[in-house]
Amino acid sequence: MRKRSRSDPEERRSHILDEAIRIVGRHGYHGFTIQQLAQVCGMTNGGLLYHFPSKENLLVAILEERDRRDAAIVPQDVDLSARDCGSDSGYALSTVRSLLRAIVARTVAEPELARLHAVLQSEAMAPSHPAHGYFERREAMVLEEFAAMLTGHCRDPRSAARQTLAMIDGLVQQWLRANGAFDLIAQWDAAAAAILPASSAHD
Amino acid sequence: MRKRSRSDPEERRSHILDEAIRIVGRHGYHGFTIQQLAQVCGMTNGGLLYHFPSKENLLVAILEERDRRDAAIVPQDVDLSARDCGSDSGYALSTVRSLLRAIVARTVAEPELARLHAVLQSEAMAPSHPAHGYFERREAMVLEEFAAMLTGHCRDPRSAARQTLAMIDGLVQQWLRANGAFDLIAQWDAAAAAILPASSAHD
Amino acid sequence: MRKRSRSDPEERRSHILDEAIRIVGRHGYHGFTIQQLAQVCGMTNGGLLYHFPSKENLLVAILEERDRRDAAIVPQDVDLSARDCGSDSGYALSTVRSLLRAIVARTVAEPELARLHAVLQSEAMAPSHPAHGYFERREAMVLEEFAAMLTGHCRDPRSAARQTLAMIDGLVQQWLRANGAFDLIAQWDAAAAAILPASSAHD
Amino acid sequence: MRKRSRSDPEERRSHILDEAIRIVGRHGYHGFTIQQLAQVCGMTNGGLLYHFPSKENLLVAILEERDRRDAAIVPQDVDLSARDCGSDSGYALSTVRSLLRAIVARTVAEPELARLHAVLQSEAMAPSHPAHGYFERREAMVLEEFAAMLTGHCRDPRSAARQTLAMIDGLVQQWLRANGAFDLIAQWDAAAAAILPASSAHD
DNA sequence: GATGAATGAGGCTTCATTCAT
DNA sequence: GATGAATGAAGCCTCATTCAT
Repeated sequence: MRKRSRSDPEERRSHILDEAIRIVGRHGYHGFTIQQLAQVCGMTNGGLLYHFPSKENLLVAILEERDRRDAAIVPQDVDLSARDCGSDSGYALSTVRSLLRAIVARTVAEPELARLHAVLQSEAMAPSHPAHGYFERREAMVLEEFAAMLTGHCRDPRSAARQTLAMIDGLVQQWLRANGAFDLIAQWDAAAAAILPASSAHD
Repeated sequence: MRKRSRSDPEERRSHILDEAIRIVGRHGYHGFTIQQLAQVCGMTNGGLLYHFPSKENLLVAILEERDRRDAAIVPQDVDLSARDCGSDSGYALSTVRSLLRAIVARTVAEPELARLHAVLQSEAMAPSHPAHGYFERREAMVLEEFAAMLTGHCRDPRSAARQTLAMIDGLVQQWLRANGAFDLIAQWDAAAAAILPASSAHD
Repeated sequence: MRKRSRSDPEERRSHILDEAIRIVGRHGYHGFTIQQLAQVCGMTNGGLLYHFPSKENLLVAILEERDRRDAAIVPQDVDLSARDCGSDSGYALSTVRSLLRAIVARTVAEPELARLHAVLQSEAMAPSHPAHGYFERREAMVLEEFAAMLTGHCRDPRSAARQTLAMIDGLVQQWLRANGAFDLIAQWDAAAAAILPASSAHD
Repeated sequence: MRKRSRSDPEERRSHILDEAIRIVGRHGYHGFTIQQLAQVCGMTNGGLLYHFPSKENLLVAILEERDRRDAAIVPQDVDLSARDCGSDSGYALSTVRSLLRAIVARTVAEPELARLHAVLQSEAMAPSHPAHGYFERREAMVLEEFAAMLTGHCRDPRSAARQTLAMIDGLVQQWLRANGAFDLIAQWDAAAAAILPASSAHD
């Protein structure tokens, strides 16, 4: 007679990832230990390693999980309607605004995910870090996407993309450090008004 | 048998701190080892600990050294002339611009210091991190100073301070991650034009 | 590659404690090393620390084990019949004699336990020693018990208790130092005849 | 211009030994460190080792110093008059009593020396201890002397010597552990009355 | 699927000792 | 005589990982 309510194999794995995101998001890859995580999950050292054969392997799984959850939130209401209006090659400014706002809002909705991202991104600056490549690719991708979005709305989309990303990242990090003590979205809205091009006449 | 003397006593300590800043700036506090640092410095594990009794103690020394070098660069050309013109209680906008530009320029002049700051700041998000308090105090201080500088130039100086700091931090981090592959100062100038209030009439 | 199983889980722990008592009894807490003990037990450093998380923790376990074994030997044949005869509040002199004799005999039966006690008791004189409190409490307790036992048989039970304990400890230490080269029990019997009050008339 | 008031070389050495006796008497040979001692003496690690080339060497010096001071106290008033009265080969009982009393009194007069003796004697039980031989020889010597003293006054002087030494050691250790909280000499007098043969008729 | 026991490597730190100055 | 700097060895402990059960 089992009384484990969490005997579902897949759910177990998911539970571990949940806790892992929380802990790694707080202490980083080098700062957390398998034992610590196992304890929080109510299992033994080796029990955890059954699900994720190595620490590095676990990190990869965490990153994948992050992407999965990330993808689940943002695009739903924005991406699909992205190209429905406006110029030939780009997005309408209002769409861009919505998208960026959604990105920022996601931080507030899922602070653990945001913390994980912030902490690992800095830690992974060192080329020897197991997540270095991941964040390298990811940043390039995001910059490209942002630039694409902004194309047609400003003279130097590449540069605008950098500034946009910088502002988002910077604000998010402050917000995380402050434990959510200020209104991140309002702050972003104010910043967006300055950074993003004013609405064009026909918008 | 190693030559025992690299002579100058103070220089030795300084040399260790130099290397420490480089290494900790790359791998973080949890990611570097005393041995690694000692090796780079051409000494043994215990030899290094003669100068800095513990790893945590070394971190404190690193932070202090960072502040020392930091103070040596920025204010020289700006802070002294800070209050010579403009309104009674604040700084002239042009002075603010110079100061912020100097802060950004410092990153380019001393990338190792900037990297150290960026990496530790993220790692220290966890309250249990030995540098947590340091960065907590430091961010509060910087935000206050920025807000003070901007007082009189915009409606919500506190908010503007956040945005300014966010932009600087965000751009610097991108620049560090990109290994200096773009012109940080130019990028900042562009951002400053958008973020900072336009020059007043009498400026 | 070593065979992984010495099977019985509890027996393993007990085996470690056995060896620990032997080694600590010989070299003291400061004089023995975890490695030394681990080697004797046929395990690695860390393997041993799996069972006893720290050196100090191991010492506590040793002390507890000592008490357990101690309790198992003495009282069986004496304590139960303690109050069956003699005065209302105390023990009969003959019972006291038996008990003390049993205590001394225990040294001969379990020299390792006695050695452990003697060595640690002296080492623990320093208040900073991790076993200081233990021996402080223990000596107070024993003195009280002895005094209680002797109450009614001599003018100053407290003083007699001190002398009795001093004689036992002194003789035991000589015997341990001499590697059991003289007859401890005979020696004690001779001493007891001098120290303890002569049998009363009605005894 | 020297302002060292303790520049006398011999006095310096003596000062170190003083502190060494105190510290080793508290923590034992294994429990103290050269650094700790040097610090208390107001010198550096290496400075101390100039006077005593090694830790073991220092221990030997400590033991020698102990003997020197020991010899300086006891015999003055007793040993010289030892053989002036009584039987042909031995000492008068009253002389024995005085001598033993003087030995005990010495503990009260110089508790640090007594502590050193007690702590090292137990620690040195292990044959590998650097002071093992010293205490082995010393105990044999004392037992012989005691037995010689008691010859003619009791049936089994060897056994009486053991008991006498045991009682002294036992009481002294209790007294040290109790930080001198009871009257050691009074306690010994009481014990002596029981242990030592009653004064013979012609005494 | 998971545990309990263990390993081997490595980490921080301490310590006695050395040696140039 | 003594210091300051450094070494090399060792000490305790942690950690990722392995494996029999």
